[in-house]
Amino acid sequence: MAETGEEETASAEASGFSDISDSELVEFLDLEDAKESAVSLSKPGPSSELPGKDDKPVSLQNCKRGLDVLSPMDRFHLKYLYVTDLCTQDWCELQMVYGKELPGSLTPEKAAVLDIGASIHLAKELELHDLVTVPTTTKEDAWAVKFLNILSMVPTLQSEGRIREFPVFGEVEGIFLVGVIDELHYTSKGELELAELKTRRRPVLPLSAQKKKDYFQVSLYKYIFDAMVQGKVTPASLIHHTKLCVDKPLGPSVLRHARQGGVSVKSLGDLMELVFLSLTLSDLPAIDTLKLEYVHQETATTLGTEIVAFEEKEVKSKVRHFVAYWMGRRDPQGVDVEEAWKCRTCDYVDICEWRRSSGMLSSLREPKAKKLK
DNA sequence: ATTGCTGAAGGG
Repeated sequence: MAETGEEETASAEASGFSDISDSELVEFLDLEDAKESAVSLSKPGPSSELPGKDDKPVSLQNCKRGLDVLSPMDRFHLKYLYVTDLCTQDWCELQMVYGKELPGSLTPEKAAVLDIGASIHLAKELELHDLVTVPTTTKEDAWAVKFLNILSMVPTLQSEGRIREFPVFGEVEGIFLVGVIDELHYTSKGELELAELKTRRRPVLPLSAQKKKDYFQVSLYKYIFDAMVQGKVTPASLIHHTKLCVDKPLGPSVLRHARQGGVSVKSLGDLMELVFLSLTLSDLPAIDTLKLEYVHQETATTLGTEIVAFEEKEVKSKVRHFVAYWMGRRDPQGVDVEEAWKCRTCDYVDICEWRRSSGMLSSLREPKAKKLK
């Protein structure tokens, strides 16, 4: 039966980053001489003739000068981050940065593993509800669909006890985060549990570095979800961070979808108020338990289940450290020497500056530092 | 456009 489980199909490509490859290249080049301030054109050869653009040297120069002072948030034209941005940053900050600068550079092998994981998640979602495609053109439309999803999911959670792919958003330590909770359900004891499924290519439990990242992910979800149901994520804060235009008319397909869902709203502003009321007046509790489940992709065997303790102070200080990079208060860091094994599977190992400087050198000087148990 | 822009997560 067609219980509501909506999802918009935004025409995302048109507004993606694909059309600003020129400036991306400039930004990338600039990374290398970012610390020596006030160099105008330190790369005599290539920079004076970037891909077929000898027509705007002035903007290039402005760009390069500005980059020294622009924060990564500004450089990447971001107003908010995804929860998973901070999680990949937790794995290796520099790898995350390279990933932002050179999008779509995953090896096909990795992409395939991710695709399988995504399809398993999709299959589980479809067990709970159908998907409806709602075409959207503006970001206001896309957010409206997200809000309509919340409006239908909150009562579903309260009546049926289980929902999947619940959108969350809110400010943490000065940065606005957006994410999606894999699953929320009430346990037999009546506790609200967050369940995060992690599928794995090989039938073994993850190393602790991976687990740490997963703990961080679900902890962030709880932090944001709790803030939402406690009324700490206000429409004003949302508007401030996302720069959504609450008065911009919603697209026809979104309006039709809202009407079919029994929601009559004129504007995005109305919708946001409705969401705020739904979140705060539906008797939603804070999340009681955080559960991670590791499952083998091929055989669907459960490899292990972990209950994560929520450590608010640790989560916040970790976010604060990561946000310092995004706000431009510090340079990005690579992994510590003892985690250099991560570089073995990194797509950016050949261009990584970190390996040439600081951390990695000490491992070359001290190769005898083998593990003494 | 002398400018603006975002499905999030996907696994290691």
